[in-house]
Amino acid sequence: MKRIRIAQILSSKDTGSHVTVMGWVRTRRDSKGGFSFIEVNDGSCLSSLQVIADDKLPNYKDEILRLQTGCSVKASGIIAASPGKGQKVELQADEIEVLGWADPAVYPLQKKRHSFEFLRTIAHLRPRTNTFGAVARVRNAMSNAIHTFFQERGFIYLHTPIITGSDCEGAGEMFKVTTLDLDQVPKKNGHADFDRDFFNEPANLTVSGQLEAEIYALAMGDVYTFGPTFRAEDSNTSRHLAEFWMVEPEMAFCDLDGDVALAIEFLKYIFAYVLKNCEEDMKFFNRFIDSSAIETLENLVSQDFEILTYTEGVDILSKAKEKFEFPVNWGMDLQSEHERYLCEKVFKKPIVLMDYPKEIKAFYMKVNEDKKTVRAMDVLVPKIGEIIGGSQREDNYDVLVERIKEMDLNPDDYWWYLELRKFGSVPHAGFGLGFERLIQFITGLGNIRDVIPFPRTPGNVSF
RNA sequence: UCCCCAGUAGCUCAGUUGGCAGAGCAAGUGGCUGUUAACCACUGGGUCCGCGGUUCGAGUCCGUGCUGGGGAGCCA
Repeated sequence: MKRIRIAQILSSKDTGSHVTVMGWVRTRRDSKGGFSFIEVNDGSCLSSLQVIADDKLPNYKDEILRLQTGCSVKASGIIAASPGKGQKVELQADEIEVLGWADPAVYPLQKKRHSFEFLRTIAHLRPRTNTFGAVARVRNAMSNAIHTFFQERGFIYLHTPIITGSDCEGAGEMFKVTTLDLDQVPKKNGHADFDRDFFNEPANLTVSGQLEAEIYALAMGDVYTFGPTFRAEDSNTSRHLAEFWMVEPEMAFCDLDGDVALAIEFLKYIFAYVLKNCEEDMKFFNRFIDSSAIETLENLVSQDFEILTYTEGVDILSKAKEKFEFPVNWGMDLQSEHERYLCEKVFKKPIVLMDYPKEIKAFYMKVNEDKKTVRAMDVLVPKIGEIIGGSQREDNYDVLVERIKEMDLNPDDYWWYLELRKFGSVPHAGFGLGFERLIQFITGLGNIRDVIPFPRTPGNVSF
Protein backbone atom coordinates (compact mmCIF):
# COMPACT_ATOMS: atom_id res chain seq x y z
CA MET A 1 0.00 0.00 0.00
CA LYS A 2 2.56 2.61 -1.01
CA ARG A 3 1.14 6.08 -1.23
CA ILE A 4 2.14 9.70 -1.37
CA ARG A 5 0.50 12.26 0.88
CA ILE A 6 -1.61 14.97 -0.73
CA ALA A 7 0.22 17.61 1.30
CA GLN A 8 3.44 16.58 -0.43
CA ILE A 9 1.89 16.76 -3.90
CA LEU A 10 0.40 20.20 -3.32
CA SER A 11 3.53 21.68 -1.75
CA SER A 12 5.99 20.38 -4.33
CA LYS A 13 4.05 21.68 -7.35
CA ASP A 14 5.93 19.17 -9.52
CA THR A 15 4.02 17.79 -12.46
CA GLY A 16 4.55 14.77 -14.63
CA SER A 17 5.25 12.16 -11.99
CA HIS A 18 3.11 9.07 -11.56
CA VAL A 19 1.78 8.71 -8.02
CA THR A 20 -0.74 6.85 -5.89
CA VAL A 21 -2.90 8.68 -3.32
CA MET A 22 -5.33 7.23 -0.83
CA GLY A 23 -8.00 9.08 1.03
CA TRP A 24 -11.67 9.84 1.49
CA VAL A 25 -13.99 11.38 -1.10
CA ARG A 26 -15.21 14.80 -0.05
CA THR A 27 -17.40 15.40 -3.09
CA ARG A 28 -17.77 14.33 -6.69
CA ARG A 29 -18.88 16.43 -9.64
CA ASP A 30 -19.77 14.69 -12.89
CA SER A 31 -19.29 15.53 -16.46
CA LYS A 32 -21.51 13.32 -18.56
CA GLY A 33 -19.29 14.46 -21.38
CA GLY A 34 -16.77 11.91 -20.31
CA PHE A 35 -15.28 12.36 -16.87
CA SER A 36 -15.86 12.97 -13.22
CA PHE A 37 -14.14 15.24 -10.72
CA ILE A 38 -13.41 13.55 -7.39
CA GLU A 39 -12.16 15.60 -4.45
CA VAL A 40 -9.98 13.36 -2.32
CA ASN A 41 -8.76 14.35 1.14
CA ASP A 42 -6.27 12.31 3.15
CA GLY A 43 -5.99 14.51 6.23
CA SER A 44 -2.39 15.49 5.54
CA CYS A 45 -3.52 19.02 4.77
CA LEU A 46 -6.69 21.06 4.51
CA SER A 47 -6.84 20.99 0.72
CA SER A 48 -8.23 18.09 -1.19
CA LEU A 49 -6.74 16.79 -4.41
CA GLN A 50 -8.90 16.92 -7.51
CA VAL A 51 -8.80 13.54 -9.20
CA ILE A 52 -9.95 13.36 -12.81
CA ALA A 53 -11.69 10.07 -13.59
CA ASP A 54 -12.09 9.44 -17.31
CA ASP A 55 -15.05 7.35 -18.48
CA LYS A 56 -12.57 5.02 -20.17
CA LEU A 57 -11.70 3.65 -16.74
CA PRO A 58 -13.07 0.07 -16.58
CA ASN A 59 -15.05 0.71 -13.39
CA TYR A 60 -16.32 4.17 -14.39
CA LYS A 61 -20.02 3.38 -14.72
CA ASP A 62 -20.24 0.66 -12.08
CA GLU A 63 -18.22 2.32 -9.36
CA ILE A 64 -16.87 5.82 -10.07
CA LEU A 65 -20.31 7.28 -10.73
CA ARG A 66 -21.51 5.77 -7.44
CA LEU A 67 -18.76 7.39 -5.40
CA GLN A 68 -20.15 9.75 -2.78
CA THR A 69 -18.96 11.77 0.17
CA GLY A 70 -17.22 9.52 2.67
CA CYS A 71 -16.06 6.70 0.36
CA SER A 72 -12.41 5.71 0.61
CA VAL A 73 -10.38 5.35 -2.58
CA LYS A 74 -6.97 4.56 -3.95
CA ALA A 75 -6.18 6.62 -7.05
CA SER A 76 -3.12 6.34 -9.28
CA GLY A 77 -2.15 8.60 -12.14
CA ILE A 78 -0.10 11.50 -13.43
CA ILE A 79 0.12 14.83 -11.60
CA ALA A 80 -0.72 17.51 -14.19
CA ALA A 81 -1.34 21.23 -14.28
CA SER A 82 -5.07 21.86 -13.90
CA PRO A 83 -6.87 23.83 -16.63
CA GLY A 84 -9.67 24.67 -14.19
CA LYS A 85 -9.78 27.40 -11.60
CA GLY A 86 -9.33 26.71 -7.91
CA GLN A 87 -6.38 24.33 -8.02
CA LYS A 88 -2.94 24.35 -9.57
CA VAL A 89 -2.51 20.63 -10.07
CA GLU A 90 -4.76 17.61 -10.35
CA LEU A 91 -4.38 13.87 -10.64
CA GLN A 92 -5.30 12.38 -14.00
CA ALA A 93 -6.18 8.91 -12.86
CA ASP A 94 -5.37 5.78 -14.82
CA GLU A 95 -6.68 3.56 -12.04
CA ILE A 96 -9.14 4.14 -9.21
CA GLU A 97 -9.88 1.46 -6.67
CA VAL A 98 -12.74 1.84 -4.24
CA LEU A 99 -11.48 0.75 -0.82
CA GLY A 100 -14.66 1.32 1.15
CA TRP A 101 -18.18 2.48 0.37
CA ALA A 102 -20.23 4.98 2.39
CA ASP A 103 -23.96 4.72 1.77
CA PRO A 104 -25.06 8.32 1.16
CA ALA A 105 -28.52 7.57 2.52
CA VAL A 106 -27.12 6.97 6.00
CA TYR A 107 -23.64 8.58 6.05
CA PRO A 108 -24.08 11.53 8.44
CA LEU A 109 -21.58 13.93 6.89
CA GLN A 110 -22.78 15.89 3.92
CA LYS A 111 -20.97 18.28 1.65
CA LYS A 112 -22.42 21.21 3.51
CA ARG A 113 -21.81 23.00 6.73
CA HIS A 114 -22.84 21.17 9.89
CA SER A 115 -23.31 22.65 13.34
CA PHE A 116 -20.59 21.89 15.89
CA GLU A 117 -23.30 20.55 18.21
CA PHE A 118 -24.28 17.93 15.66
CA LEU A 119 -20.67 17.03 14.90
CA ARG A 120 -20.05 16.40 18.59
CA THR A 121 -22.59 13.58 18.40
CA ILE A 122 -20.52 11.94 15.67
CA ALA A 123 -17.03 12.36 17.10
CA HIS A 124 -15.94 9.23 15.22
CA LEU A 125 -16.55 10.99 11.90
CA ARG A 126 -15.97 14.67 12.63
CA PRO A 127 -12.19 14.56 12.02
CA ARG A 128 -13.15 14.09 8.36
CA THR A 129 -14.42 17.67 8.25
CA ASN A 130 -12.31 20.68 7.37
CA THR A 131 -12.56 22.27 10.80
CA PHE A 132 -11.72 19.21 12.86
CA GLY A 133 -8.95 18.16 10.52
CA ALA A 134 -7.44 21.62 10.88
CA VAL A 135 -7.80 21.51 14.68
CA ALA A 136 -6.04 18.14 14.78
CA ARG A 137 -3.13 19.45 12.72
CA VAL A 138 -2.84 22.61 14.83
CA ARG A 139 -2.92 20.54 18.05
CA ASN A 140 -0.14 18.41 16.66
CA ALA A 141 1.92 21.41 15.60
CA MET A 142 1.48 23.09 18.97
CA SER A 143 2.51 19.93 20.81
CA ASN A 144 5.66 19.88 18.74
CA ALA A 145 6.26 23.60 19.34
CA ILE A 146 5.92 23.14 23.10
CA HIS A 147 8.42 20.31 23.23
CA THR A 148 10.81 22.14 20.91
CA PHE A 149 10.64 25.33 22.97
CA PHE A 150 11.56 23.57 26.21
CA GLN A 151 14.06 21.16 24.69
CA GLU A 152 15.94 24.02 23.03
CA ARG A 153 16.26 25.63 26.47
CA GLY A 154 17.52 22.53 28.24
CA PHE A 155 14.34 21.62 30.10
CA ILE A 156 13.85 17.95 31.02
CA TYR A 157 10.53 16.43 29.94
CA LEU A 158 9.12 14.86 33.10
CA HIS A 159 6.38 12.23 33.32
CA THR A 160 4.40 12.92 36.46
CA PRO A 161 1.88 10.34 37.71
CA ILE A 162 -1.69 10.18 36.49
CA ILE A 163 -2.80 8.35 39.62
CA THR A 164 -1.97 10.18 42.80
CA GLY A 165 -2.28 9.35 46.47
CA SER A 166 -2.57 12.91 47.64
CA ASP A 167 -6.15 13.98 48.05
CA CYS A 168 -5.03 17.45 48.87
CA GLU A 169 -3.56 19.19 45.87
CA GLY A 170 -6.10 21.89 46.39
CA ALA A 171 -7.06 22.46 42.79
CA GLY A 172 -10.57 21.17 42.66
CA GLU A 173 -12.66 18.01 42.91
CA MET A 174 -10.88 14.79 42.03
CA PHE A 175 -11.92 11.55 40.35
CA LYS A 176 -11.54 8.56 42.65
CA VAL A 177 -9.53 5.59 41.44
CA THR A 178 -10.55 2.30 43.01
CA THR A 179 -10.91 -1.42 42.42
CA LEU A 180 -13.38 -1.81 45.27
CA ASP A 181 -16.69 -3.39 44.34
CA LEU A 182 -18.99 -0.40 44.25
CA ASP A 183 -22.04 -2.63 44.80
CA GLN A 184 -20.56 -3.96 48.04
CA VAL A 185 -18.02 -1.50 49.36
CA PRO A 186 -16.17 -2.97 52.36
CA LYS A 187 -16.72 -0.74 55.37
CA LYS A 188 -14.69 0.06 58.47
CA ASN A 189 -16.10 2.35 61.14
CA GLY A 190 -18.86 3.31 58.75
CA HIS A 191 -16.52 4.44 55.99
CA ALA A 192 -15.08 2.72 52.95
CA ASP A 193 -12.18 0.50 54.00
CA PHE A 194 -9.35 1.61 51.77
CA ASP A 195 -7.01 -0.92 53.43
CA ARG A 196 -8.70 -3.37 51.09
CA ASP A 197 -8.42 -1.15 48.03
CA PHE A 198 -5.72 -1.55 45.35
CA PHE A 199 -3.29 0.96 46.85
CA ASN A 200 -4.29 0.34 50.49
CA GLU A 201 -5.26 3.99 50.64
CA PRO A 202 -7.48 6.40 48.70
CA ALA A 203 -6.25 7.26 45.21
CA ASN A 204 -7.31 9.86 42.67
CA LEU A 205 -6.63 11.07 39.18
CA THR A 206 -4.20 13.96 39.22
CA VAL A 207 -5.37 17.56 39.05
CA SER A 208 -1.84 18.85 38.50
CA GLY A 209 1.67 17.55 38.13
CA GLN A 210 3.12 20.61 39.81
CA LEU A 211 4.02 19.19 43.20
CA GLU A 212 5.88 16.29 41.63
CA ALA A 213 7.45 18.62 39.07
CA GLU A 214 8.88 20.64 41.95
CA ILE A 215 10.62 17.48 43.17
CA TYR A 216 12.46 17.09 39.89
CA ALA A 217 13.08 20.81 39.42
CA LEU A 218 14.93 20.70 42.75
CA ALA A 219 17.23 18.07 41.27
CA MET A 220 17.39 18.69 37.52
CA GLY A 221 17.05 22.48 37.45
CA ASP A 222 14.45 23.00 34.74
CA VAL A 223 11.70 20.50 33.97
CA TYR A 224 8.32 20.49 32.28
CA THR A 225 5.33 18.21 32.16
CA PHE A 226 2.86 17.87 29.33
CA GLY A 227 0.07 15.43 30.00
CA PRO A 228 -3.55 14.80 30.84
CA THR A 229 -5.16 16.33 33.91
CA PHE A 230 -8.52 15.60 35.51
CA ARG A 231 -11.06 17.71 37.31
CA ALA A 232 -14.33 16.26 38.59
CA GLU A 233 -15.97 19.68 38.88
CA ASP A 234 -19.54 19.91 37.61
CA SER A 235 -18.50 22.63 35.19
CA ASN A 236 -20.72 23.22 32.21
CA THR A 237 -19.04 25.95 30.24
CA SER A 238 -17.34 26.42 26.89
CA ARG A 239 -13.98 26.62 28.67
CA HIS A 240 -13.98 23.56 30.95
CA LEU A 241 -13.29 19.86 30.45
CA ALA A 242 -13.15 17.01 32.94
CA GLU A 243 -10.05 15.71 31.12
CA PHE A 244 -7.67 18.18 29.56
CA TRP A 245 -3.99 18.56 28.78
CA MET A 246 -1.72 20.83 30.70
CA VAL A 247 1.82 22.12 30.23
CA GLU A 248 3.67 22.81 33.46
CA PRO A 249 7.26 24.06 33.49
CA GLU A 250 9.00 24.27 36.84
CA MET A 251 12.32 26.06 37.29
CA ALA A 252 14.77 26.03 40.13
CA PHE A 253 16.78 29.19 40.83
CA CYS A 254 13.96 31.27 39.40
CA ASP A 255 11.78 34.02 40.87
CA LEU A 256 8.43 35.41 39.77
CA ASP A 257 9.97 37.85 37.29
CA GLY A 258 11.82 35.00 35.63
CA ASP A 259 8.59 32.99 35.61
CA VAL A 260 6.67 35.80 33.87
CA ALA A 261 9.50 36.34 31.40
CA LEU A 262 9.48 32.66 30.45
CA ALA A 263 5.69 32.59 30.10
CA ILE A 264 5.75 35.51 27.68
CA GLU A 265 8.68 34.14 25.69
CA PHE A 266 6.91 30.79 25.56
CA LEU A 267 3.62 32.20 24.27
CA LYS A 268 5.34 34.33 21.65
CA TYR A 269 7.35 31.33 20.48
CA ILE A 270 4.42 29.00 20.03
CA PHE A 271 2.22 31.65 18.38
CA ALA A 272 4.99 32.46 15.91
CA TYR A 273 5.37 28.73 15.33
CA VAL A 274 1.73 28.16 14.42
CA LEU A 275 1.69 31.18 12.10
CA LYS A 276 4.70 29.82 10.27
CA ASN A 277 3.88 26.12 10.23
CA CYS A 278 0.08 26.03 9.96
CA GLU A 279 -0.46 28.75 7.39
CA GLU A 280 -3.20 27.01 5.41
CA ASP A 281 -5.15 25.90 8.49
CA MET A 282 -4.83 29.34 10.09
CA LYS A 283 -6.17 30.98 6.93
CA PHE A 284 -9.11 28.61 7.16
CA PHE A 285 -9.84 29.56 10.78
CA ASN A 286 -9.42 33.21 9.89
CA ARG A 287 -11.98 32.88 7.11
CA PHE A 288 -14.63 30.69 8.68
CA ILE A 289 -14.25 30.83 12.47
CA ASP A 290 -12.72 34.13 13.60
CA SER A 291 -11.81 36.85 11.13
CA SER A 292 -9.26 38.31 13.54
CA ALA A 293 -7.50 35.02 14.35
CA ILE A 294 -4.29 35.66 12.41
CA GLU A 295 -4.09 39.36 13.29
CA THR A 296 -4.51 38.54 16.98
CA LEU A 297 -1.60 36.11 16.89
CA GLU A 298 0.59 38.47 14.88
CA ASN A 299 -0.05 41.24 17.41
CA LEU A 300 0.80 38.90 20.24
CA VAL A 301 4.11 37.98 18.70
CA SER A 302 5.11 41.62 18.10
CA GLN A 303 3.45 43.47 21.03
CA ASP A 304 4.70 43.69 24.57
CA PHE A 305 2.47 42.20 27.23
CA GLU A 306 1.12 44.59 29.84
CA ILE A 307 2.47 43.63 33.24
CA LEU A 308 0.82 45.06 36.35
CA THR A 309 0.07 44.08 39.91
CA TYR A 310 -3.28 42.90 41.19
CA THR A 311 -3.42 46.08 43.28
CA GLU A 312 -2.90 48.26 40.19
CA GLY A 313 -5.55 46.26 38.35
CA VAL A 314 -8.08 46.72 41.13
CA ASP A 315 -7.24 50.42 41.15
CA ILE A 316 -8.02 50.76 37.44
CA LEU A 317 -11.22 48.76 37.81
CA SER A 318 -12.52 50.74 40.76
CA LYS A 319 -12.03 53.98 38.82
CA ALA A 320 -13.61 52.61 35.64
CA LYS A 321 -16.90 54.05 34.41
CA GLU A 322 -18.03 50.57 33.40
CA LYS A 323 -20.82 49.15 35.52
CA PHE A 324 -19.86 45.69 36.75
CA GLU A 325 -22.25 43.08 38.02
CA PHE A 326 -19.83 42.48 40.88
CA PRO A 327 -18.31 45.58 42.50
CA VAL A 328 -14.55 45.61 42.78
CA ASN A 329 -12.69 45.81 46.03
CA TRP A 330 -9.21 44.83 47.12
CA GLY A 331 -9.03 41.30 48.44
CA MET A 332 -11.64 39.71 46.22
CA ASP A 333 -10.93 37.38 43.37
CA LEU A 334 -11.42 39.11 40.03
CA GLN A 335 -14.51 38.02 38.09
CA SER A 336 -14.50 37.10 34.42
CA GLU A 337 -16.04 40.48 33.60
CA HIS A 338 -13.17 42.28 35.38
CA GLU A 339 -10.47 40.29 33.65
CA ARG A 340 -12.09 40.83 30.29
CA TYR A 341 -12.50 44.54 30.89
CA LEU A 342 -8.82 44.98 31.70
CA CYS A 343 -7.74 42.81 28.82
CA GLU A 344 -10.15 43.81 26.09
CA LYS A 345 -11.09 47.39 26.95
CA VAL A 346 -8.26 48.99 28.91
CA PHE A 347 -5.12 47.50 27.39
CA LYS A 348 -6.48 45.69 24.32
CA LYS A 349 -3.76 43.05 24.57
CA PRO A 350 -2.69 40.19 26.82
CA ILE A 351 -1.90 41.21 30.35
CA VAL A 352 -0.02 39.68 33.24
CA LEU A 353 -1.42 40.28 36.71
CA MET A 354 0.95 39.70 39.63
CA ASP A 355 0.99 39.69 43.43
CA TYR A 356 -2.49 38.57 44.42
CA PRO A 357 -3.89 38.63 47.96
CA LYS A 358 -2.74 35.45 49.68
CA GLU A 359 -6.24 34.59 50.87
CA ILE A 360 -7.46 33.85 47.35
CA LYS A 361 -4.44 31.84 46.21
CA ALA A 362 -2.98 28.39 46.89
CA PHE A 363 -0.90 27.59 49.95
CA TYR A 364 2.32 26.90 48.03
CA MET A 365 2.74 30.42 46.61
CA LYS A 366 5.55 32.50 48.09
CA VAL A 367 4.44 35.18 50.51
CA ASN A 368 5.66 38.68 49.68
CA GLU A 369 7.40 40.95 52.16
CA ASP A 370 4.14 42.84 52.72
CA LYS A 371 2.76 39.58 54.21
CA LYS A 372 -0.52 40.30 52.41
CA THR A 373 0.18 39.20 48.87
CA VAL A 374 1.76 36.19 47.23
CA ARG A 375 4.04 35.94 44.23
CA ALA A 376 1.36 34.67 41.87
CA MET A 377 0.80 35.60 38.26
CA ASP A 378 -2.00 35.08 35.77
CA VAL A 379 -1.66 35.66 32.04
CA LEU A 380 -4.98 36.86 30.65
CA VAL A 381 -5.84 36.93 26.96
CA PRO A 382 -8.84 38.46 25.21
CA LYS A 383 -11.97 36.27 24.98
CA ILE A 384 -10.54 33.26 26.79
CA GLY A 385 -9.43 34.93 30.00
CA GLU A 386 -6.87 33.10 32.10
CA ILE A 387 -4.61 31.00 29.90
CA ILE A 388 -1.63 30.70 32.24
CA GLY A 389 -1.53 30.65 36.00
CA GLY A 390 1.75 30.45 37.86
CA SER A 391 3.74 31.49 40.88
CA GLN A 392 7.01 31.52 42.67
CA ARG A 393 6.80 28.73 45.25
CA GLU A 394 7.23 29.22 48.95
CA ASP A 395 10.73 27.91 49.65
CA ASN A 396 10.89 28.78 53.37
CA TYR A 397 10.03 25.75 55.48
CA ASP A 398 8.49 27.58 58.43
CA VAL A 399 6.43 29.95 56.31
CA LEU A 400 5.11 27.06 54.22
CA VAL A 401 4.06 25.08 57.30
CA GLU A 402 2.30 28.16 58.56
CA ARG A 403 0.47 28.63 55.23
CA ILE A 404 -0.63 24.99 55.14
CA LYS A 405 -2.12 25.38 58.61
CA GLU A 406 -3.79 28.67 57.64
CA MET A 407 -5.57 26.89 54.80
CA ASP A 408 -6.80 24.21 57.25
CA LEU A 409 -4.64 21.56 55.64
CA ASN A 410 -2.57 18.95 57.47
CA PRO A 411 1.24 19.41 57.21
CA ASP A 412 1.69 15.64 57.65
CA ASP A 413 0.03 15.08 54.28
CA TYR A 414 2.75 17.22 52.69
CA TRP A 415 5.78 15.70 54.42
CA TRP A 416 7.75 15.10 51.24
CA TYR A 417 6.78 18.47 49.81
CA LEU A 418 7.97 20.11 53.02
CA GLU A 419 11.24 18.15 53.04
CA LEU A 420 12.16 19.80 49.73
CA ARG A 421 12.31 23.01 51.83
CA LYS A 422 14.27 21.30 54.57
CA PHE A 423 17.02 19.90 52.37
CA GLY A 424 18.74 22.27 49.97
CA SER A 425 15.79 24.53 49.36
CA VAL A 426 16.13 27.05 46.54
CA PRO A 427 13.90 29.73 45.05
CA HIS A 428 11.83 28.16 42.30
CA ALA A 429 8.82 28.99 40.17
CA GLY A 430 6.58 27.59 37.50
CA PHE A 431 3.30 27.91 35.69
CA GLY A 432 0.51 25.89 34.12
CA LEU A 433 -0.92 26.34 30.65
CA GLY A 434 -4.23 24.80 29.65
CA PHE A 435 -3.49 23.25 26.28
CA GLU A 436 -7.07 23.27 25.02
CA ARG A 437 -7.55 26.91 25.99
CA LEU A 438 -4.43 27.64 24.01
CA ILE A 439 -5.89 25.86 20.98
CA GLN A 440 -9.16 27.73 21.47
CA PHE A 441 -7.31 31.02 21.51
CA ILE A 442 -5.35 30.17 18.37
CA THR A 443 -8.22 28.80 16.29
CA GLY A 444 -10.94 31.11 17.57
CA LEU A 445 -13.25 28.16 18.27
CA GLY A 446 -15.76 29.17 20.91
CA ASN A 447 -16.28 25.82 22.61
CA ILE A 448 -13.45 23.86 24.22
CA ARG A 449 -15.24 20.60 23.29
CA ASP A 450 -14.31 21.28 19.69
CA VAL A 451 -10.55 21.57 20.21
CA ILE A 452 -9.98 18.16 21.83
CA PRO A 453 -10.60 14.97 19.85
CA PHE A 454 -12.79 13.30 22.47
CA PRO A 455 -14.19 15.75 25.02
CA ARG A 456 -15.06 14.53 28.52
CA THR A 457 -17.61 16.71 30.27
CA PRO A 458 -20.29 16.06 32.90
CA GLY A 459 -22.59 13.44 31.43
CA ASN A 460 -20.47 12.72 28.39
CA VAL A 461 -17.83 10.00 27.95
CA SER A 462 -18.90 8.66 24.57
CA PHE A 463 -16.27 7.56 22.08
C1' U B 1 -24.64 23.51 40.69
C1' C B 2 -27.46 28.36 39.46
C1' C B 3 -29.86 31.82 35.64
C1' C B 4 -31.61 32.33 30.52
C1' C B 5 -32.74 30.10 25.66
C1' A B 6 -33.78 25.97 22.52
C1' G B 7 -35.48 20.76 20.99
C1' U B 8 -40.20 20.13 14.23
C1' A B 9 -37.68 15.58 7.82
C1' G B 10 -30.83 12.78 7.38
C1' C B 11 -28.80 18.27 8.33
C1' U B 12 -30.02 23.76 9.13
C1' C B 13 -34.38 26.01 10.35
C1' A B 14 -39.68 28.49 9.61
C1' G B 15 -44.46 27.42 11.59
C1' U B 16 -49.19 33.64 12.57
C1' U B 17 -54.71 33.92 17.55
C1' G B 18 -54.75 26.85 19.62
C1' G B 19 -57.68 24.75 13.72
C1' C B 20 -55.05 19.79 7.33
C1' A B 21 -46.87 19.53 8.84
C1' G B 22 -43.42 23.57 5.66
C1' A B 23 -38.69 25.53 3.16
C1' G B 24 -33.49 25.16 1.85
C1' C B 25 -29.76 21.61 1.69
C1' A B 26 -29.02 16.15 1.60
C1' A B 27 -31.03 11.50 -0.71
C1' G B 28 -33.50 8.92 -5.27
C1' U B 29 -34.71 9.61 -10.69
C1' G B 30 -33.92 12.39 -15.18
C1' G B 31 -31.35 16.47 -17.73
C1' C B 32 -27.01 19.74 -18.53
C1' U B 33 -22.02 21.22 -17.91
C1' G B 34 -13.56 21.35 -17.21
C1' U B 35 -16.68 21.13 -12.70
C1' U B 36 -15.38 24.09 -7.70
C1' A B 37 -20.51 23.60 -1.20
C1' A B 38 -21.78 22.90 -9.47
C1' C B 39 -26.64 23.82 -11.76
C1' C B 40 -32.12 22.68 -13.46
C1' A B 41 -36.70 19.60 -12.97
C1' C B 42 -39.42 15.86 -10.56
C1' U B 43 -40.02 12.10 -6.44
C1' G B 44 -39.77 9.96 -1.66
C1' G B 45 -39.04 11.40 3.38
C1' G B 46 -42.19 13.28 10.17
C1' U B 47 -42.90 9.34 17.50
C1' C B 48 -43.22 18.01 16.07
C1' C B 49 -37.61 15.33 22.57
C1' G B 50 -40.35 11.97 26.63
C1' C B 51 -44.39 11.82 30.24
C1' G B 52 -48.71 14.11 32.33
C1' G B 53 -52.46 18.05 32.06
C1' U B 54 -55.97 22.04 29.96
C1' U B 55 -59.19 21.99 25.48
C1' C B 56 -64.24 19.95 20.86
C1' G B 57 -59.18 20.31 19.03
C1' A B 58 -52.08 21.15 21.16
C1' G B 59 -45.99 21.60 17.13
C1' U B 60 -48.35 25.98 19.59
C1' C B 61 -50.84 26.77 26.36
C1' C B 62 -49.50 24.64 31.61
C1' G B 63 -46.50 21.13 34.74
C1' U B 64 -42.46 17.83 34.86
C1' G B 65 -38.24 15.07 33.13
C1' C B 66 -34.27 14.49 29.56
C1' U B 67 -30.83 16.53 26.00
C1' G B 68 -28.26 20.64 23.81
C1' G B 69 -26.65 25.90 23.67
C1' G B 70 -25.34 30.81 26.04
C1' G B 71 -23.93 33.08 30.68
C1' A B 72 -22.25 32.53 36.02
C1' G B 73 -19.48 29.91 39.74
C1' C B 74 -15.15 26.55 40.07
C1' C B 75 -10.63 26.89 37.25
C1' A B 76 -6.57 25.67 33.10
